[in-house]
Amino acid sequence: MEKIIAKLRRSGYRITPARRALIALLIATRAPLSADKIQATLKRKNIRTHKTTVYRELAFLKDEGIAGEIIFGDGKTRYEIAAAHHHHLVCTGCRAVTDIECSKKINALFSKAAHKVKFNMQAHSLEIFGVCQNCH
Amino acid sequence: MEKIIAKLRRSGYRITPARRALIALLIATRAPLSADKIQATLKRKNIRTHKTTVYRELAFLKDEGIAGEIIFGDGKTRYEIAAAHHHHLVCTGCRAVTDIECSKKINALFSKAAHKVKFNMQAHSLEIFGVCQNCH
DNA sequence: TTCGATGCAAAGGATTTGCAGATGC
DNA sequence: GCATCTGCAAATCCTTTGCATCGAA
Repeated sequence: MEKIIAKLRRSGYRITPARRALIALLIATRAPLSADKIQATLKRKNIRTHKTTVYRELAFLKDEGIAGEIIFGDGKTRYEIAAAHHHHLVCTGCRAVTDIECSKKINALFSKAAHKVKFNMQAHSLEIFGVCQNCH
Repeated sequence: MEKIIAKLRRSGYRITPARRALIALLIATRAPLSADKIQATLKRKNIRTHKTTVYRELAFLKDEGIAGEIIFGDGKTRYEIAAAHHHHLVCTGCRAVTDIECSKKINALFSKAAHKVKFNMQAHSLEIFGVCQNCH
């Protein structure tokens, strides 16, 4: 957390209450969050920010490589703290999202498959849909 | 093509010029298409349909299991003929999309990874982003 | 004739933009 | 003090809905 703050400061950006709270929230939460949910959560913590600010902040954090964008296809973009690359298990029952690591093995497999057709892989995104333990 | 038409007819649906053209287009095109692009392409073939019709038709074809939805995260939903499950190579340069097969190996790997955390995989979606041969 | 398909207008929901005012540092 | 942030309102973009009409079988 403080590391991120310091990095932003060094780059000449300002640390406003909203920015600090949003970063803290992303760090504290393990699951991807939508702009809507972020605003609601912050409000509950008595940090009132305009939704526009949330959107701008998320775009900013994404540009800075601090947050990553995740898309499930339900019409909302979600964000989470950029960390070790991982994949998502999305429960079609309760919509809960769990992370699973991206193994070197998987990574290599993708890269190889892409290379077969002369495609240079830079990134990938994998979502697995199914039923979680609770909903089973 | 005729097989699909016959199936729809059997289910009591009607085969209108728009429907026939849209299905033909999906079959002819290998890449996922957005509603916008579909309408534009049909117009070029002198088949004028309202965008609402395109959206409704795509939802219909999806429900019937004839078309599948693909989401890249650029704000538009794309559709393609439902066929053997495969993955997409998305070029960050020219935005071209190429399909690659989903191997049994990959499928098994995902399923196993999910099972490790007691998650029952039903489906998955994988997009690989990078640079295609032309843009390299 | 009948029920599915279509067009049009208007609504909806997420996200973006322009701009003036507020505020970190 | 000055560039960055913020809030607000309005605009955009994709997609959906309501409703009257049309047309395939």
